[in-house]
Amino acid sequence: MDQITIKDIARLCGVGVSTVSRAINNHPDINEETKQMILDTIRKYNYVPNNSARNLKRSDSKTIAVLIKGISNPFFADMIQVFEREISRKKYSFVLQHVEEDEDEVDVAIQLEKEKRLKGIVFLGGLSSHTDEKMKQISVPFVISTVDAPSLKRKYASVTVDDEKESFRMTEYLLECGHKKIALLAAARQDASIGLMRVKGYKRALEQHGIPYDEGLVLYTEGQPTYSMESGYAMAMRLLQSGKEFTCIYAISDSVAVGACKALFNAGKKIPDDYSVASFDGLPMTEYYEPSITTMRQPRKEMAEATIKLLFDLIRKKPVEFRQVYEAELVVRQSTKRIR
Amino acid sequence: MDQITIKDIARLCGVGVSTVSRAINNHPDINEETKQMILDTIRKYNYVPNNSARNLKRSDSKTIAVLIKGISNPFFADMIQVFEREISRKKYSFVLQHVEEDEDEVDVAIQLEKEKRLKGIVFLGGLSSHTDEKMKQISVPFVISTVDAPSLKRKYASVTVDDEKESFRMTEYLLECGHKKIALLAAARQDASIGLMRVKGYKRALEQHGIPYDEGLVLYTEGQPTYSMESGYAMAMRLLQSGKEFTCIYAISDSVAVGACKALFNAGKKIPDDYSVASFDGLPMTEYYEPSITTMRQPRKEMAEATIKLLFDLIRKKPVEFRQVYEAELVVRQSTKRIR
DNA sequence: TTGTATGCGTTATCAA
DNA sequence: TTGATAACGCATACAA
Repeated sequence: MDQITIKDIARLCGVGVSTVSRAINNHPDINEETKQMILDTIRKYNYVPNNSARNLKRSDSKTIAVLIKGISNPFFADMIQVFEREISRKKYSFVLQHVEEDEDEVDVAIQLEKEKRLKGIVFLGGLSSHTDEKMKQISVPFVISTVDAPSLKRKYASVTVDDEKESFRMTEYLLECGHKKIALLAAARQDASIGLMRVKGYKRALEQHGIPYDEGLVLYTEGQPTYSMESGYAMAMRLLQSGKEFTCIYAISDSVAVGACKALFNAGKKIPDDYSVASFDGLPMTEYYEPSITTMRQPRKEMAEATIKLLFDLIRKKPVEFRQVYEAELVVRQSTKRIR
Repeated sequence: MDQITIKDIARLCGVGVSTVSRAINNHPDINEETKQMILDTIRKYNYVPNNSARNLKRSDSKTIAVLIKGISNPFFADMIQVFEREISRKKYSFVLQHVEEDEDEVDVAIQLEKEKRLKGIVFLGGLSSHTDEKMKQISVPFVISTVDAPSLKRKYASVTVDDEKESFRMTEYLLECGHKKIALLAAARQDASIGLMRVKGYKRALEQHGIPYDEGLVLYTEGQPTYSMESGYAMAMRLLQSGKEFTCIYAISDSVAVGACKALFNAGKKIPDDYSVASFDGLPMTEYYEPSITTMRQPRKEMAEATIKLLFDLIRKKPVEFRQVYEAELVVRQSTKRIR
């Protein structure tokens, strides 16, 4: 007998399947003794209920799915823990669903919603392009966390920082330090999501401070994965080799900054004496790097908590602030200094 | 109509459900025209088959699950990609299942196996304690990847490095550099898995080189998460404050080393001039840190490939080498130097 | 408090 | 090439 089912247990216990079901699901209307007896034989025979059958039968389920594109992105690391904690605190179960690079997260959401009878969905990462028509097929509440794509603006519930504004602030800080030639190490050229927003903030700050925008100082990822140390290293190398003058590097993300720092070091440069370096996101590694890196810290844990709170408010049909924008924190550290 | 089912599609098309099923599943015995017609209405009505029902009905399924404990561990980042690629290359589908910290991965495996009719399982991380009896309940082939717990030895299919041996090699290298007082920043004191193995290798190397083992030079994580930068920082601080003499720090993992480096820097020390620092695993960050960190690189991608190959050989009942041990590579970088 | 019977949405068998 | 129909394993309404 390969698969042991609820029927087998019922037979072994000499009871009906519904009684076994009651024992499994902690129903109140069951005799305590028979319940124990059933639970014992279940343990004895290592019976494990088939989840597909349960999901199929059940109409509700109290489970929340978190869909992540780029699951090994360190940015998500501590957020996942918060999701896990907050969701189980609400007595819901938590499904972490990895979305492959070439997969459409909305398709995954639609499928998973039916399969697991989800009560709510969190989207983390990805989701830069999508059609409204598809989004409409998701029939449970969902929250977009941490992704600030302009196309999503004001349409769906979300918890983000204002990437454009915070990037503006960072650039402004660097300008106030006296830097006039700030190289920007960006994401891919065709990026339409946070990568683009951060570039925009950079440009606007330059403009507002009367610094002409110099295309030669803006580098885009070519070949390497975006937001990687590898890519930061390569871009900084290209920058150095271009002969372009600059006094500061502003990297679009922390990993990129780390890669860029290493390129500078390998070229015999000092940070911040020869060049200042700043970045965006505020991952732990920026604190432990030497020199520690000035960065724009996103309040990841608070945002994760707010995401879950927003999602549950949506589920419970409470009035909500649909689009929540958090402030990032400019963390000034050793990698930047005033010049002139 | 909330949930649209295969019956609805059948009715809409004026055909039987089995014909719709045939269209969905690319069965050969169906008229091409009716198939197209069905597919069109499916698209039109955004019908998505319910996976729970499919899983319930199907007996086979060609899917492999990878169970990960500690999904945001950077060690797994590129391995996940390899799993994804290799599994889909074999025309199997890939399920990445996150296992929560306090969850038993074997329980998860047993459940998932039934739910999704798995063909095979990969265990990544965790799995340090378990009972044979439970493992026996897993009735499909599985491979333990990257975890080298002594209790698992020679029992189950696995792909690992020999943590004890490689830790021995690293320690021996440091000894050959002239270091006699090598501080070890370890995992938790009660660790019985790779943490313990690496400590053992360290001890054996000392012994073999006639260096007395000094308990005061071995620090264990207290409070912080193991294998974290935070923990490395705290341990190095404790070490410095203890007043113990040492010339070298050997950290049990790369993150710990990074944390330790920062503690040294904050104390005004130079690396490697004042202290050498070495670590284990060979993550990308060791290459980008300044100074770059000497480490014992595990061939993660090769191991991930080997894991999948082994799993499929098991599935296809080919003769296999049950326990595959890979060599780590000593990568000497800037953080260590010869002394005396 | 318990058991029987029905159906959840599919796939697969079989007969047409 | 098609369509009824019987499972898949479980939860639950209802009867007992």
